[in-house]
Amino acid sequence: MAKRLKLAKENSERSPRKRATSYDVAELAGVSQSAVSRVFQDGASASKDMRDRVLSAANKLGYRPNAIARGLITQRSNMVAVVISRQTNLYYPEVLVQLTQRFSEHGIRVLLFTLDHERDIDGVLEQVLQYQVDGVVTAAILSEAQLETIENASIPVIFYNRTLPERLVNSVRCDQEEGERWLVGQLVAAGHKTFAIVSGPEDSSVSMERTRGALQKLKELNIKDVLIVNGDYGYASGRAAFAEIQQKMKTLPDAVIAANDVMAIGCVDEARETNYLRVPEDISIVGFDGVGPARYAAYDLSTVRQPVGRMSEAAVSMLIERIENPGLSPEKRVFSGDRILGGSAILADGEK
Amino acid sequence: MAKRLKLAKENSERSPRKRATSYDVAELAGVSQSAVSRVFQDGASASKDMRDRVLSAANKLGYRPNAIARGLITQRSNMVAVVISRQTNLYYPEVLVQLTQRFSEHGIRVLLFTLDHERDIDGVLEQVLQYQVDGVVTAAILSEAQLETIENASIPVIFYNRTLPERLVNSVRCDQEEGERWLVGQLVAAGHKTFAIVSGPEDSSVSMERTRGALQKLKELNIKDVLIVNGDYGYASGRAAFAEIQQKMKTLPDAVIAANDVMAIGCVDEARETNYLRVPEDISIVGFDGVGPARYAAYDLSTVRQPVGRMSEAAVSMLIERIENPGLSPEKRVFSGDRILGGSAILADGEK
DNA sequence: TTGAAAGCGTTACCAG
DNA sequence: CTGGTAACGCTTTCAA
Repeated sequence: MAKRLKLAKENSERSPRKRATSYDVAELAGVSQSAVSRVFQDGASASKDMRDRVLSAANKLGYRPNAIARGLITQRSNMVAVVISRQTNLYYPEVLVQLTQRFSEHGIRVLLFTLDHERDIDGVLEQVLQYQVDGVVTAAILSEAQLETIENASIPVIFYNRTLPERLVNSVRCDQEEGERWLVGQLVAAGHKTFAIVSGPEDSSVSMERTRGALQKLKELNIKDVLIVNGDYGYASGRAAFAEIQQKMKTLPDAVIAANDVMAIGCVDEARETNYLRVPEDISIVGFDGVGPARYAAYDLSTVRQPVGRMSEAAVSMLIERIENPGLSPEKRVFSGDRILGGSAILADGEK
Repeated sequence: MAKRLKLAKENSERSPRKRATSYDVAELAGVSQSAVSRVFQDGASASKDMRDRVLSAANKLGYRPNAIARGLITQRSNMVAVVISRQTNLYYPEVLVQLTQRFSEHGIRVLLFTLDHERDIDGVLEQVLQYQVDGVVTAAILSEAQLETIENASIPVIFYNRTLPERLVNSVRCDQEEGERWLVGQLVAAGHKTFAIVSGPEDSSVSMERTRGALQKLKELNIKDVLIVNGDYGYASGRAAFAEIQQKMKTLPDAVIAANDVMAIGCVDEARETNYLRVPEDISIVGFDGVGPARYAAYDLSTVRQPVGRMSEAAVSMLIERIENPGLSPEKRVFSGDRILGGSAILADGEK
């Protein structure tokens, strides 16, 4: 130890750059290094006298416990990985902020990983594992093999708006299908007879679920010949999709169901601007998500809002539970979306 | 070492939960631990034979180098902190995605910190320091003392859209004032004579700069009696601000200058919906940012777009340079915004 | 090319 | 309550 102390001393004198360690503090305070460590812990057993000396020494040196070193010995990094695809964030930025803030209330930091596309996850997962995160929240889907890899490392995972069929996983999601089914039901009940659907990116499972939900309900209600055109969640693709619908159908549909709000807005604009249609008088358009712009007066979308607040709270508490209690069995929490009757579509309930 | 090996062996047999370490791999491959370490590095000096044995052993055990431990010894965590305020992310989500992706291209992970308000930064900074990040990008302002603290820890900092007056710091920003001055100049040249300004949150330095820029230019052009009403960057506050303007001024101004696009959109909606005004025929409205909704056909804002791509690229490369070369002198990079002539305002250049 | 051993800065366990 | 010492999992000399 004598050697270490000497070294530390030299360093602190020579270069102010080196961050102070607990040894430096110990020396200055005239106590042992373990004492310093204890002072900076919760259930510390330290006399008032020592505590004071340590604290003042630490203050003088600008000492802060090294969270990395702590993580190494405690086997807890107090970091979780949050994996989101570009789409998730751009069209729903609140998710990330909410997750980060709630985790931080529990003393947990967020290591962020973004994917251009969901399929890019392989490399990212490797990184996640190297950083010894205590848990993972993923808004991208994992393959069986990937899930196994991460479970072998005994890192709990929460799927955000994804779920693996036939697999015991933890997930928090908004019931996309239920939401779409409600929208379709409302539209049909209000008298709409012909439909077109604007789907989202193919690698988005959320978009798939929404489209499937809408199609199922339409089928149940005996509505056929539904045109499906592809979009990418973006505004321009919404406009293009509407143009495509118009081109492919002899007469315009009574209603257009877009896989998200942004594309629904694109459809509204294209309908109005290029075709001089009135929304909802000439055509009804619905979206999904409940993002900010959906409430702008020019659009006032009928849509289903994902309860982001409750969902992120659920994700955070589920993950923390599983970090602290690794044996916990998997749980899926499904939230219903909030139903919003806007002015962009004539819905049955809106007519009352 | 014999003891360690034995321990490792026991662990790997007893509990599959324990992550494999380089010792485990070394034992299985029949080589030394240092050899394993070398194989997983860049300029490794290892024979083909050994490399193969190590790699296959590692594969069998699902071994991955522990980035935390590596960081401890190398004094490089390969993590940077990104500090953003809630506002930054909600109204400009691209910033975060861009930063994260560009950093990740350089093998650097982003540890995310979000602030409800810029003044909450104290606690956050403490966390940042504990996590031994290699650098910081902050979209929140720091006090002198805070900056000193972080510089004492010799952690390079890049200010994103902030700058400390009278202080040598690294910063990347969009020239808010220049942008506003251009907008005002255009409006005046097009014949607008009376103005109102909708400012953003008081704790947002960006909003302050924009308001100041607009006011200065108006003053230079001899335009007086400019009404300033307060907003919070949100849509609803834009609507409320417009209502307030109407209430406080005898006759409506020729033009409204909003501190960001979202509030400008709120103004447009309030003008149209509540007051049956035509935009821009009856009143011109301009924003700032160039966010997605600004381009929606219903609004088509005249605005100044922040070049997020170039700005985040600049921030990333500046930070990496300073991590790798701590002696580098401070640099400020100021980008001009892209000028967008939209349909929400009658501008001089738009009339040509 | 390879292996042994010394750290990195902490916590955890054990005597005193 | 306190101090000494052994990990945590890795990189990095330094010999062989």
